[in-house]
Amino acid sequence: MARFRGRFDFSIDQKGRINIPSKFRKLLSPDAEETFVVCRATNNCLWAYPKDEWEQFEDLLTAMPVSRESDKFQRMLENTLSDSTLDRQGRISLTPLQIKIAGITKEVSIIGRGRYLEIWDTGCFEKYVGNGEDYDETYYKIVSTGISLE
Amino acid sequence: MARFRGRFDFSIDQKGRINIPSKFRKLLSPDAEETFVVCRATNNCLWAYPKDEWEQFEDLLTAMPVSRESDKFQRMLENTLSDSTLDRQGRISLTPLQIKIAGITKEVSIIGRGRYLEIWDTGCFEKYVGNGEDYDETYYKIVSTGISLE
DNA sequence: GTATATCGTGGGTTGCAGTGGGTAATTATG
DNA sequence: CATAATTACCCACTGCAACCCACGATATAC
Repeated sequence: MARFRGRFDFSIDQKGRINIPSKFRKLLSPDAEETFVVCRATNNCLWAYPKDEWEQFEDLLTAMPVSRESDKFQRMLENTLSDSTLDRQGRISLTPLQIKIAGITKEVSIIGRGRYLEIWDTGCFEKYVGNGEDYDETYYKIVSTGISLE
Repeated sequence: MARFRGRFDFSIDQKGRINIPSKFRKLLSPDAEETFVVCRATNNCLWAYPKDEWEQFEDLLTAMPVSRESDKFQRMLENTLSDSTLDRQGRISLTPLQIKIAGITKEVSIIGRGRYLEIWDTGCFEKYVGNGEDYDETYYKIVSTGISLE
């Protein structure tokens, strides 16, 4: 299974294309068929799933108990969704709506989150994570919930 | 399982490469594929995990209940994360962000912490541990929590 | 004491990653 | 059906970083 790790910075071009880190491209399973499914995520960033991973997620959605909320959620999600195959240079293209949601202007950061990627406007991301001053505090808070990296 | 012990001092070069002690390299399991995952740790040092060890934590992180806080933490972590494979000389390379966080200038200390390594700027580390005047005091404080080396 | 292997450090070279733009194909529009 | 607009595909450039080699110092073996 692909394990996307780390942060990589790129720039978007006039055609709305962004580069996928070569390191990540090499991790793609053949089942993904060089295709990423992009959708809106929390905090106005975007998620990019390899197609095969996304399909597992879709099965979950289909199995969701139907309700007013689940319908609403699925429609909001589908609204922002697209699938994009890598071009010969290893880029995918974002839709204007996705670019607007993520507040992307020029600099883009791609963050590995294990099975999927997050796509952020670099400025927005740095504002979100801050200067890391509160890293220790955050870490010890998480540790107290039972997760430890040590 | 690898048990990294002891302190080793090296220097970083212009390309951001640091040597991994030969003693530690020999402890790597084949599953690690000569690769270390480096991330931010508390007190502005860096942790370096053999890849196979790190994947266990990844499983923990993936299994974490999703919340605003867990997302924030994981993003802060991934922001500083990289994986680096040993070059032919047994070095890994640090990212500019990692070098900045750890305050690394020239001298680097690598500390074995059992299953993982810590990477410090030597000056910062010596400032942190001090001259060891308070060793006894610290020891007896820890002993009082129920842990004793005796 | 000498020879040999290994370890840490520095630097050069080249393939490729990242970026930009052009052309053909496809879809939309009047 | 003709034309415009948009998308998809292809090619070209540039800089960097991964890879390789070399040296000196240290440790080890004989």
